[in-house]
Amino acid sequence: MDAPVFVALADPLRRDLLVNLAEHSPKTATQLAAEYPITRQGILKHLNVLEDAGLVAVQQHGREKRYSLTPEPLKDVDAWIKQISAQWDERLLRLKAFIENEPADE
Amino acid sequence: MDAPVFVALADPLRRDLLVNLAEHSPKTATQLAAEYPITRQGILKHLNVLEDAGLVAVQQHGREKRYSLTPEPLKDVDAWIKQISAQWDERLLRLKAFIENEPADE
DNA sequence: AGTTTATGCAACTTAAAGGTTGCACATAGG
DNA sequence: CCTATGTGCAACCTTTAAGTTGCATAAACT
Repeated sequence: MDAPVFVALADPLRRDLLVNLAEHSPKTATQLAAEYPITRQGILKHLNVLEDAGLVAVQQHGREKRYSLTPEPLKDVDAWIKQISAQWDERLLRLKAFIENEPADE
Repeated sequence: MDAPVFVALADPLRRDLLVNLAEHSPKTATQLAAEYPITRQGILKHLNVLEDAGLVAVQQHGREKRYSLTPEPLKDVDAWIKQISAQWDERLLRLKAFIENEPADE
């Protein structure tokens, strides 16, 4: 399972950046820095983490770099959640069946 | 949006613990430590993070503490993903509509 | 040409995360 | 009772993450 997307989502500022970009892509690091209480370099580090996870893509436009949301990797997270949920549900069913067949004694 | 569950999922060992518990709950920290290359105390720290996120529950049994999966908080993650995806999709639709009405010039 | 304004690189500080060790305490079992 | 085994607490080490500052470079604009 692809790790970097989970790491990317762990930080609240990065999640906020994703929501922001979902609504207002594309934006430059400088524009984003103006909206947040941290410096452009700080924003840039977060954007790099997001880019490594494939959650944003960059597009050069003259001298500026515009960042846009690319939400595909979120599917990996969704798939992981579905997998573990399914595993759990199946387990519960087996447990239930077991209990119903074997009238417990403790 | 509930932060601790995102943090909990960021670590690969913690994700592995969840999968493990999905299949083999409940287990004690000592049992788990035997299956992983780290110490019981290390496992315990991860279990505490998972517990803070509401992803595992503990049940005392004599002198031992048994950890079980409680996957409900994963719904929050799922909801967050769905929300941002919906936001993005709607945005794309608006953009598409805009382009189709306004034959571009750059 | 000269001045803005945006990005790029890199060093540095601080705080937190992951993991260890050591020991104290409690309970199960001969 | 005594011993083995499981848990609890806390200090400690090391690495990484988050954020900053400073300066260099490159492209727009007048």
